Amino acid sequence: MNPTIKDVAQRAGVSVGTVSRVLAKNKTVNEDIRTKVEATIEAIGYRPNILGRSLRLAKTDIIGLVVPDITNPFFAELAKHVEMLASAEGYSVLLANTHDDPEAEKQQIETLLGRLPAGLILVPVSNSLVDNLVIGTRTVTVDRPLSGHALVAVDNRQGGYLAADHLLSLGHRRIGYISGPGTTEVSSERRDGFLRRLDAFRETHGGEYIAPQIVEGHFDYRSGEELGKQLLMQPAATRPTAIATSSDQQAIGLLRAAGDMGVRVPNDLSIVGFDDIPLASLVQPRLTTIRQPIDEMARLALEGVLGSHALEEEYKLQPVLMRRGSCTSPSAP
Amino acid sequence: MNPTIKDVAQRAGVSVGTVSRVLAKNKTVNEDIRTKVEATIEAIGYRPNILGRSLRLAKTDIIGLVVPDITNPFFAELAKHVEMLASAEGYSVLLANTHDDPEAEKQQIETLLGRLPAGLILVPVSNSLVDNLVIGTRTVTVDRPLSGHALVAVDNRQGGYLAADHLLSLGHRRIGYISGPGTTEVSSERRDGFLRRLDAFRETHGGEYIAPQIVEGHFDYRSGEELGKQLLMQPAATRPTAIATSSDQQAIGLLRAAGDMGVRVPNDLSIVGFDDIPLASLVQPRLTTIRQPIDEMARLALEGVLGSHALEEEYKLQPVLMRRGSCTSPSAP
DNA sequence: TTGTCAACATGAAACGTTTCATCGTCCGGA
DNA sequence: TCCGGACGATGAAACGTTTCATGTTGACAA
Repeated sequence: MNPTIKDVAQRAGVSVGTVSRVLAKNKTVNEDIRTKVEATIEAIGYRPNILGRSLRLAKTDIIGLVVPDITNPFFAELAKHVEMLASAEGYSVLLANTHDDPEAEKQQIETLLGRLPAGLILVPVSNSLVDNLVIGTRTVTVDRPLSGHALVAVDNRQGGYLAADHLLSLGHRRIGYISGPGTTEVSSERRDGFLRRLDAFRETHGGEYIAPQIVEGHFDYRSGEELGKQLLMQPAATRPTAIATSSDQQAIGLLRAAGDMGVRVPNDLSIVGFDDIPLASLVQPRLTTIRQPIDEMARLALEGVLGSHALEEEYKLQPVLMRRGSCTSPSAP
Repeated sequence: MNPTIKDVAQRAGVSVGTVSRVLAKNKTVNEDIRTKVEATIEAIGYRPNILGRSLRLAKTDIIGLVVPDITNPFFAELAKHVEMLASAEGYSVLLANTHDDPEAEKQQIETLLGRLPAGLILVPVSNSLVDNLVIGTRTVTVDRPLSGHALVAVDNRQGGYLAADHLLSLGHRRIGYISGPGTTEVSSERRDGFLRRLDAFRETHGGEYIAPQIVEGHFDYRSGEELGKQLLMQPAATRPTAIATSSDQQAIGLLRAAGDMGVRVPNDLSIVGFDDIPLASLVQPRLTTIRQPIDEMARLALEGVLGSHALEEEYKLQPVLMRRGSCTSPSAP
């Protein structure tokens, strides 16, 4: 087996406690002894056993990351940033998928907590069963709130607001909105922000106002495609000239539906997405979308989990509108 | 702190060894005692401490998963399947990204091994510095080979072959190929298979044969877009009527380049991808591609890592051609 | 009654750390 | 010369398991 701290102590002619203090680096230890110990460590290639240390300290240097589905580009991006930052600090990331199933989430989190992680970064499912895990483990939720826990998220209302504002300012009046699942706070916030801007418009331009057409589904490609078809299969006179979505995946699905139905983007239809996943700037046309600063979110979440200061209630970040090719002014009727 | 096995023992009036045997489930232990112990476990809500157990057994129930970039849909898909299967067996997955940097890979794997994982699933980088880790940890590589380790991968040659065969049978003669980085075995195998089919065609139809135009770059979207532009900015007379790529990401980048340049797919240009990532069937038009059975690959890799039988040298899986909308016969000149 | 054996529980050691109370040594001051 | 302290090393305990050699019990045969 690998050499242990005992071997080092014996070989260097000191006690294990001393070796441990050398490793801890910061304490009072005689210079001669320190160098001798360091030399023997080098000589026999000693590597501390993390398990022993973790047992003693009753905590590990592992961070749990729980997401609905790592296949979702948004969460993949989050995972990448979390992992990069964590490994730079000497932490490792334990990954778990919940598939948006509260039961699975509970299960996953329970086994995760059994491993005594240094902290937990969690994207909770819609109606999570998990609310009592504050105790003992520093936890930060990302993107979606969970009562009693710190939340790192973009200001979704503001995001929806920006989308509506952009479409209105381009001159669109017949507007559609593809919402996420009504049960999630994220969805309703985005939609609320969107509608708030529209309401404000009605106040000032009552005459021109046309109530938006709203449909609702999941955040994924498929849902965007189906709901898109639903919105687009109207006669051109009533069909929206612009549709905003609550995720880029929906927007890309919508793009595909439009393509299938011969509706040209952006000439016949403007589209605004949400998230700014990498793919958004690669589809054809490039997607105008509301960007979430994921790198920043990952940084804040990790800082919250590892930092020593008390956790804030909420870290709200500002979304920003990315103008690309999928929006233009509506063509004259 | 949480109750320990000692608390259980004390409360149930037995020794810790007995409790341990009850937990191990399989051994000889008196029925009355077993039920009493189980009752007290239930009563005080005892959960075994994984750290203690791991230290004693000198191994954990963690599986290391090392990929170049979790943001790549192919690896995300792999991670999802690995994680699902692993957690069903009671294992957890530790995620690490290498960003295709040999140094980072070495670093990541070293810290991972320090955690004494039950096994390691590795997608090695191009010229990996890691070749001595067979010792001690069961390791399976996926997608790309690493000398001395078991490999789970699709038959890349066959994949390239299928792509070429499909394009030829549609009637294409002026064919382009976007290869992955020449340094990777995966790339060269796919290209070899592709060219082998073309050579076979030359044998039989010498007169019609036109040498393929081959360009080479990374596997990502951006590369596909750039190389695509390069191939397409020729006069229509010499420009390929069909292009095969070595990844779906390249193909999607190519799709975008074609769109930008007014080249219609599939009318003016047929495209074949490789991998069949979820997105492939959502772009416009849907991508004809060579499918890798990722779920199967994840299953085999995990089985190899956790199974007790000796590891095979190689597990080769068969790719399959997915016919979708991005290919058709070339239009008359 | 005694001896043997099976069945099963027990206690202690071991895994590799960290930490804390203790102890030795050395130096300066009285 | 002796004492008090400072400095720093030591040894042992503790973290929560598993396992193994040992011990205890009871039943049954002789």
